[in-house]
Amino acid sequence: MSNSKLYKGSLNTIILKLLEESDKMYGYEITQKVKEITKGELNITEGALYPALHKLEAEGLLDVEMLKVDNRLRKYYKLTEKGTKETANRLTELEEYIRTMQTIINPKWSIQ
Amino acid sequence: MSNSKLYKGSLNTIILKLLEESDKMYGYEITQKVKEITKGELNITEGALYPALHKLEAEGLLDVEMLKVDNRLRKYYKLTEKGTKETANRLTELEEYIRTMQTIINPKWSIQ
DNA sequence: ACTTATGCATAAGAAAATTATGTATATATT
DNA sequence: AATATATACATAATTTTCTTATGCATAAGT
Repeated sequence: MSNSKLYKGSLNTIILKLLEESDKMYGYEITQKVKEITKGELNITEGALYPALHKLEAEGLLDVEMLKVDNRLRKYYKLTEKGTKETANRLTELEEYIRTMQTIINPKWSIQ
Repeated sequence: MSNSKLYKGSLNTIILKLLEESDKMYGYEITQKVKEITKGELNITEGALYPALHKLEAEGLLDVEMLKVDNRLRKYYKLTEKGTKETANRLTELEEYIRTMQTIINPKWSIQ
């Protein structure tokens, strides 16, 4: 996750949201997906991604499944039931954050 | 700045934006203003605010003026010329960040 | 043969916050 | 009069979350 100091704290929410849509994904796939949908604006670094995935797994929000594809091991992650509920919470928080920041950026619009 | 892990990285931009509007403000005033306009949702902690102000001053983005009001010292900050230019950049970055996050949150809207 | 892409992982360091603590004056409450 | 709350600034210790660097391994392109 480079190119900006503003993304701090949102990586976990991004991961959860992508898994909510795609059912199951592996790490490298997540980096490519984010690069694609943000048209290269957001590049998640491995040093940020893998520890984040391990932490979400440790918290019981993700399940892991190893699959060998083309003689290479992929570590697929998917949301647990707890993870699905938590994803909804995190997305609500992110939406609130965005609304709050827009209030600050655009104070004229925020007055009623 | 508590209540959320998402605000990380945006404190400096918030400070700069408020100073752009209010000409000059002191630390405590900033915490109260943010609390007011976000209806209590965002509380900037002193441990985050004061080091941030000192850093912005060290970078030449803020000027300081001490004023005694009601027998209490206030440290007023205002944007330098450099600070005014940088504020515009930071706001643009924040808007881009918000757009990027909305693309991820709302993928349906992002397809063309 | 060499580079780039795919795939996972961790360690060192930096940045930016939280939490806790300290100092001091003013005002409100009991 | 004593106590709590609000105002006002500051810093130290710790935690969280990232960047940068490094390591390993296989596959595919040049």
